[in-house]
Amino acid sequence: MPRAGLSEAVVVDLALSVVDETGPDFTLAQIAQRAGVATPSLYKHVDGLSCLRDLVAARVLDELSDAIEAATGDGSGAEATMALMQAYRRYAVGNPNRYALVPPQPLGRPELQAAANRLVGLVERAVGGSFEDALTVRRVRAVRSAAHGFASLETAGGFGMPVDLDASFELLSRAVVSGLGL
Amino acid sequence: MPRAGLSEAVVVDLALSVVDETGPDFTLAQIAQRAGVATPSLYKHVDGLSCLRDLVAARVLDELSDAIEAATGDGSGAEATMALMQAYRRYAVGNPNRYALVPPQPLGRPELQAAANRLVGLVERAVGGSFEDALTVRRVRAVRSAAHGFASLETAGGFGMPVDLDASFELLSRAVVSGLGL
DNA sequence: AATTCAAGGCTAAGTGCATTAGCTTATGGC
DNA sequence: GCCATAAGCTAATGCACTTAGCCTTGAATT
Repeated sequence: MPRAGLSEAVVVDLALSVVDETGPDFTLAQIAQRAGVATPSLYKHVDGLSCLRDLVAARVLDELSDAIEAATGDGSGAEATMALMQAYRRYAVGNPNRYALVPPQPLGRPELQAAANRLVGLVERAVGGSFEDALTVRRVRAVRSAAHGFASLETAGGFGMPVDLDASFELLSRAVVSGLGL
Repeated sequence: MPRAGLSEAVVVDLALSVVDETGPDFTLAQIAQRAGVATPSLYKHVDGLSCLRDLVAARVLDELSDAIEAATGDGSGAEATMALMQAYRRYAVGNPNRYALVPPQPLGRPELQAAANRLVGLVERAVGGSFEDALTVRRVRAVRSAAHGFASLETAGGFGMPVDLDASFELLSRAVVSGLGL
C-alpha cells in the first residue's frame, strides 16, 4: 500500500474541505475517504476527533486573524475598529461553515488558546488601549460581541431575507464605535 | 410493563433536565434512561432526535420570549430596549446550556419558526417601529446582534475572567441604544 | 361487565461512527 | 543492503440512532 502523504496539516486541510462543502459537522470517516485511507489511519496524524476539532478551530481563528490584520494594519481608533468589524464580517460571510466552527470558549489545546488570544489582541490594538485598563476590556468585549453576534446571525441565515444587510451592519458598527467613544 | 406517562411535552422536559445538568448535547439514550424506558420507546412520542432538537429549541425560545416580555411589557424606546437586552442576557446567563440550544436559523418545524418570530416581534416592539420601515429592520438586527453576541460569548466563557461583566454589558447596550438613535 | 383496539411499551436487528489493538509494509538513515 | 520507525491495514468493541414487528395496557364502546 503506497503512502498517502498525510500529516496533521493535511488532515486539517481535508477537514476544512469537508466543512466547506457539507457543513460545519465533519466526521473522521469523511476525511479518511477523501484521503483515500481507512479511518483508523488518521490516528497516526491526529489524536482523535475532538483533538482534530481543536486544530481546525485554531486554523480558522488564524485565518480570521489574518484577514483582520490585513484589513486594519496597526492603526487604532474609530476607523481601525470599523475596518476590523468589517473584515470580521467579511470573513464570516465568505466562509460561513468555517466560521461556525469558531469556538466561543477556546479551552482545549494550547494552539487554540493562542489563536484566540491573537484575535483578542488585534481587537485590543484596534480599539487602542491596554488590558490594564478596565474601559479597554469593556470596549474589546463590546466590539467582539457586536461583530460575532451579527456575523453569527447572518451566516446562520438568522436574518430572514438577505436584504439590506450591508446597511444593517454599517448601522450597528457605527453605533458601537461612536457609543464606545472611539 | 406499566405505562411511563410520557408525552411529547414530558420528553422535552426530560431533555431540558439533561441539558441543564450535562450540557447542550443530549442523547436519546440519556432521556430514555431518565424516563425509565427503552430508547426506541421515545419514538412513540417524538419523531427522532432532530425533531426533538427542534422542539427543545422552540421551548427555549419561548422561555426566552417570556422572560423578555415580562421585563419589557409593551413599552418601547430606549428604556424598553435596554430592559429587553438586559432580560435577554439574564436569561442566557441563568440558563447557559439552554441558551446554547437556540438555533440562529430557525429552519425546521413550524413551532420553531413561530417561536423565533415571536422573539423578533418583541424586539420590534421594544425598538418601536414596524418592519415596513427599513430603519426598524436594521435596528432590530443590531439589537439582536449585540444581545446575542454578548450572551453567546459570555455563556460560553469566551470573556476569560468573569470580572466586570455587568459593566461591560451596560457599556455595550448603552452604546447600541444611543447609537441607534432610540 | 365484556370486548375491542389503538396507544405505548418491548426486543431484535441494522447502520454508521469513533476508537483501540495488533499486524504489516514502506522508507529513509546508517 | 539493513533496520528501525512511521504509516498504512484489518479486526473488533462500544455506543448511538433508527426501523420493524410483537405484546400488553387501559380506556371507550357496546
